[in-house]
Amino acid sequence: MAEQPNSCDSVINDERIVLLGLLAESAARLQRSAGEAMEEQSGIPLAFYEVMVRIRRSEAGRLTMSEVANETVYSSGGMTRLIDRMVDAGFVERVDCPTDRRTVFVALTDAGIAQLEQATEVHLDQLDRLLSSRLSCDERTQLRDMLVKLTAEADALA
Amino acid sequence: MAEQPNSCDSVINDERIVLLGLLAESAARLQRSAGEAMEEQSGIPLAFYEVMVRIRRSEAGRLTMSEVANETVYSSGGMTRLIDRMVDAGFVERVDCPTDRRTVFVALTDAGIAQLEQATEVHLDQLDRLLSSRLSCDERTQLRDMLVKLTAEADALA
DNA sequence: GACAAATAGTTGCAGAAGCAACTAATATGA
DNA sequence: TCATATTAGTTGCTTCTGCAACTATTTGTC
Repeated sequence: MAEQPNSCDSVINDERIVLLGLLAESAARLQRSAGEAMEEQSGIPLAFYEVMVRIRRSEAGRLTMSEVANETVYSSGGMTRLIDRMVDAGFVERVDCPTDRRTVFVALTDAGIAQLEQATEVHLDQLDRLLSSRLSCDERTQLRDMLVKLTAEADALA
Repeated sequence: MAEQPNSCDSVINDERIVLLGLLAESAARLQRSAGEAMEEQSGIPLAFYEVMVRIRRSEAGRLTMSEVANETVYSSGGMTRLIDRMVDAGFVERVDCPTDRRTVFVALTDAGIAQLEQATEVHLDQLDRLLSSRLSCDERTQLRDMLVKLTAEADALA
């Protein structure tokens, strides 16, 4: 049983704690909204899309399992299964690495590329409503820069 | 099979898409780091902590199931089970609402309050390493303000 | 060269979360 | 007032995900 309900300067209202909660909340809400829209309009899960984007951005047009997992913050086991599903759906394929037989590359199929392009169009509209309508261009740049710093830190301490 | 590996001005490098990915990534990494530390040092999952914080911050020292679920971006079913576990662990208790027999309040137990306070201490140290070491006080304030705007938007469109 | 250590990925298993169907209670309104 | 719609929460089921154990390959060391 709780008494002394709350006090506004309590330690749980500490700026840092609020910030972490807010970061989690906004990421979750945004992903939920964007994910629902993508699923509806393009028929693919946002998780698929994020993987395809990372591969597409890569120099060689392919990434190793570890690389995709790391970039999208998945465990290796989780990524194995996610890629399984994407292979089943026909969006990506596994490609053996010729120089290291432990490594497996993941590359987009033609269908995957097409899907990615179609989904991106719709996605951008959605993001305009979710991001651009609330944050100015400058703010978005600032936000991005701060998140990059944060992520670098989390990376280093991981 | 992918060709034309990437091009730096491609649409998938659009500022908005990058931003969403970054938001997801930084939230995930931060929660992972902070969650591991909390589990290790305080023995409780970060999800428990987040729920306890919301209840503690509330005016009345208690929230309905819906309120907790909404604030932490859970489904109602998911929250039912999360609270089940927290009740089992002895941190919270369900309290019937006297005026509406459909609603169920969730309140902290004494053990929950103690746990929350202990965990908060350790948590703050961790957050200093994860947040404060990389972002200045001003930046953190800016970040918070932008996330608030974003969340308000996601809310409205949900 | 051979054995130990490290690395890449996959698999079994279990826990956590969402959806949809359900129960129960309250609000609406004809 | 009684039927209907809405709201709050829980439960069954399925999917997703992480952890730990495992296999296979490569690297390092003696």
